[in-house]
Amino acid sequence: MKGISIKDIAKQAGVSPTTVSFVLNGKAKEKRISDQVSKKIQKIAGKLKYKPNQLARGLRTGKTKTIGLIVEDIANNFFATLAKVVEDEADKYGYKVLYGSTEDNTEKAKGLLEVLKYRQVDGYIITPTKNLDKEIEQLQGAGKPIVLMDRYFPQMPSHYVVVDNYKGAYTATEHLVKQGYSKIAIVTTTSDQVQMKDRLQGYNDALKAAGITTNKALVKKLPFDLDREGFNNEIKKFLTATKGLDAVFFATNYLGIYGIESIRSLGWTIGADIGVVSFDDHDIFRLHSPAITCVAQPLREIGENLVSILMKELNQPTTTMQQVVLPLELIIRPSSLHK
Amino acid sequence: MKGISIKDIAKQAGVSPTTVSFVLNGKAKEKRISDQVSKKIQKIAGKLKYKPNQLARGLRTGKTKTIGLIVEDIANNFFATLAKVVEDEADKYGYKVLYGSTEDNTEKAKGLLEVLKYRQVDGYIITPTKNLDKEIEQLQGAGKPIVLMDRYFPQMPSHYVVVDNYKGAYTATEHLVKQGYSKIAIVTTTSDQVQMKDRLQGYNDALKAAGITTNKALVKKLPFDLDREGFNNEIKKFLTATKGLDAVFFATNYLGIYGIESIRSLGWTIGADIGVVSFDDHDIFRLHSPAITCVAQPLREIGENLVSILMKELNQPTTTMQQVVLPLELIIRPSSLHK
DNA sequence: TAACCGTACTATAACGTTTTAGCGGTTATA
DNA sequence: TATAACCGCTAAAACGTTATAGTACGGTTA
Repeated sequence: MKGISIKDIAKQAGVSPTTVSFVLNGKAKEKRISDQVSKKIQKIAGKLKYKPNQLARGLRTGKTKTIGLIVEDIANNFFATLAKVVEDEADKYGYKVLYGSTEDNTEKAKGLLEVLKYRQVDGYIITPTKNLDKEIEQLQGAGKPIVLMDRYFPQMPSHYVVVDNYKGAYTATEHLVKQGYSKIAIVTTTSDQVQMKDRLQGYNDALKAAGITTNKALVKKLPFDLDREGFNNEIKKFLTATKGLDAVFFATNYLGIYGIESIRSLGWTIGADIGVVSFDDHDIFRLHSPAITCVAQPLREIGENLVSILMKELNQPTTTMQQVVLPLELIIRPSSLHK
Repeated sequence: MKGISIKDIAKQAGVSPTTVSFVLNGKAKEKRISDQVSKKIQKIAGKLKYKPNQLARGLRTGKTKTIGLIVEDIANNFFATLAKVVEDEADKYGYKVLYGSTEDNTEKAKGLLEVLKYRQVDGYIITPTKNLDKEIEQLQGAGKPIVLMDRYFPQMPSHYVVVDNYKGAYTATEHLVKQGYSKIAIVTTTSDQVQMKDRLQGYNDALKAAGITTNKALVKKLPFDLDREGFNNEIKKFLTATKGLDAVFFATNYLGIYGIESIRSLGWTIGADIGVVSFDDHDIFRLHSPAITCVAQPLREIGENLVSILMKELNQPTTTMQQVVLPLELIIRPSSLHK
């Protein structure tokens, strides 16, 4: 049940394995293999449906044509869609993807890096967790191309593709203000990672620019590791505890989803009783009644950038870090229009 | 920048690579390596953080500790969630996952099988496309364990994990009947794969059992490759063309999602004007107002079964095919209650 | 005619591991 | 006293590639 190897072809063609390797790697000209022999080898390889054993090739060349994709949660719509784009794009270059979810847990992330490392992946696309900078730096030091996504470490040089979180949050908040909402809360995560900081900053600055004084009581930070019940309870508690609240900005898509659920179970009317905007788009937001206003990430563009940067680095490593910040799109829907 | 190899350890310990290999593979006793040497090797390996090169190991043993996961669309909630479960479960056995999406396109699926094959994955979890049986049989013949999911080929023996589509559809339809709906349509796919046939059969049989005559005009089959516009247009056309329609059963989650969108754009009230049940659960169904009744698949259970069957076959191949049919759960929500 | 050159290949080593066969020495068995 | 068995370990081959160095041979140059 073994596959066809280069030796089988060599035997049938009456040449050495070396010659076969040269021909099949397109080095026939360079290595002065005659057209005759070259053609013959091609033909036999075709007939036998020869496919090089990637393990052997990887062992010899050190290149596995595999990239490691580390996301927060592959079951999450945002990351799943991204995984699809990455799969598609990588395929164009002949690369395959090994994936893993961190659950935003640094230990899990370290474990994933470790596994991918000794599986010799050529490069990484990583949604980093909190304290992963040391490990990432080490990997970079070892010459492995890494492109970060969704977030990055401001103090550490790296390639990354992110969105303009600050501007997105600013635009979303500004939109609420323009619609006449004035006591606007934000529900975000306890994470102190850059993308969440930027979103909070955008929210704050938009309020200030509108002459609205910011208020710590309107900022709710929730930990990552609650279950559905936990999120709903916390959000309900927060929303009801805050007098005069008339709008809320959810800083991630899952918070938005829990938020909607919470608001509805309170019996409030989205739009009229409380304006709602969420970060990230989602089928749910589009189909909900009323549909939910959001700042959407350009998923395909993110994926394309990630892979293209990685491929560039794989082929000719540079010293300059490629850092892409993509714009977000405010998609206005009824959830923020009925003040 | 090379990693630590068995040779490095051997050198430091003053023994041969063979001895190191024996010790590190837990064969110290069996190969009569002294405790002294054994301990020393362990210690050095630990200190150097030795991790075996999986490529080399794979080349030698023929086992890559990698499984190939072929789904219809990794961006789809159902498959993404499943991918997560598979990742989790496989990890417990030390396996990693290479994934790929077929888009339900047989040619893409064949390509994926090909790639995974020459990447020497040890086993496969596959959501098969229409004419993939030949390729799958061939792979089985080559001794590669394969577990099918979501659907299977009735005429071809194989391991599989599916849900009881017939009963699920039957229960859903029966539920609508009991709620007083009587002119019940089904929107399904043109696919003639077994899972869709079973669902249609369940729908038909439930109607017959209730003494309702079935009617071809109430069955709408849509192709897979429409875009969002296309689905919405087709569904709207169908729903409006059918006089007296009072309920509809959507046979997949994406059809359910498009269905909701279509019904709403027609201005109809879900529940009162038209009862709705969908196959598969989804956050959208839970959060929609009114929330949508559905038959939910036990995702974790499916994933666990898939991986555990695969692992069993990987360790000791049997000749008996393991075929698991899991029950579906009817989750009753307001969309089917207001006749 | 010896030195050199170009052509068309090939032998060999190496990547890091696992596995098989075996080695030199001591001890037990017939 | 010959030999079989055991002990603790190692040499070498193999997995399928690719890269380096080299070879044999005919032709050209000086």
